[in-house]
Amino acid sequence: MGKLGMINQKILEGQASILKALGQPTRLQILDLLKEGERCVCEIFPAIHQEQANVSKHLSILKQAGILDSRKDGLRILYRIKTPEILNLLTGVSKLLKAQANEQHRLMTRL
Amino acid sequence: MGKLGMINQKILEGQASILKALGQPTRLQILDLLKEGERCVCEIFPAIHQEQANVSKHLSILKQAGILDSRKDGLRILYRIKTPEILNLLTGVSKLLKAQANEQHRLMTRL
DNA sequence: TTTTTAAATTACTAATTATTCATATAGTTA
DNA sequence: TAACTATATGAATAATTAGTAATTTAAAAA
Repeated sequence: MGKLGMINQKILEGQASILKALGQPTRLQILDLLKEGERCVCEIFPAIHQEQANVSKHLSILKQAGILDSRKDGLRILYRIKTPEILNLLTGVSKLLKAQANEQHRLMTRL
Repeated sequence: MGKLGMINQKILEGQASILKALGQPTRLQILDLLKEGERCVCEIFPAIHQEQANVSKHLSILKQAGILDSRKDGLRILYRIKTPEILNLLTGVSKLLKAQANEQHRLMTRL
């Protein structure tokens, strides 16, 4: 593979890793919570009814993908969404989903 | 779980399935090709150096997720990106990736 | 009808993933 | 110091995934 192909592949992998990190229901749930503002693990895991360990791991995946940031506050670690562009992405997906639902409805009602 | 929680979960799963379908390098490569216009499997698999069977499967995943559409043309089946909003999503991810790269560079050069 | 071509499907393997439970780390308070 | 609290990590498991090779389906051309 040529140098340009290599670079292109790296970009594809970078894009994929962001999308992959976002493409998991539990993580989307976490992001939904973090839309409201920063939260510690101790607040997140009861809110979404998941084990603490599981939430910790999902948070580290989101952080690794550059989607979240964290800061220490005493015993707790507060997580927040890194940039507003992340939220734009998610609203984009929401719109797409709505459009799909509308189309399905249109087909079923033979309009 | 209450009725509203159920509905919310369905939405999360729907969003996740779109993002998950997009979050795979080979599928992003396919979408990159389809940006140019509709293509048959026979054109796609040599262009991205993948087996025919593998490409067929990725196409069916993308179609299932509502990202692609297809039409029959003789022996061939032509695939295309269903809506322009899909491409907006991908450019959104690209921008995010660039922003991340810039930030990394900024940190490394201690600016 | 037989042969050829394009695409999908099946069976299989290796790798990755989400989840849970138990434990380790590190900061806080008594 | 000892006890407590919040988070992260490791080991184990079940489920899902991408990819390959071989086969099947379906349309077209000979």
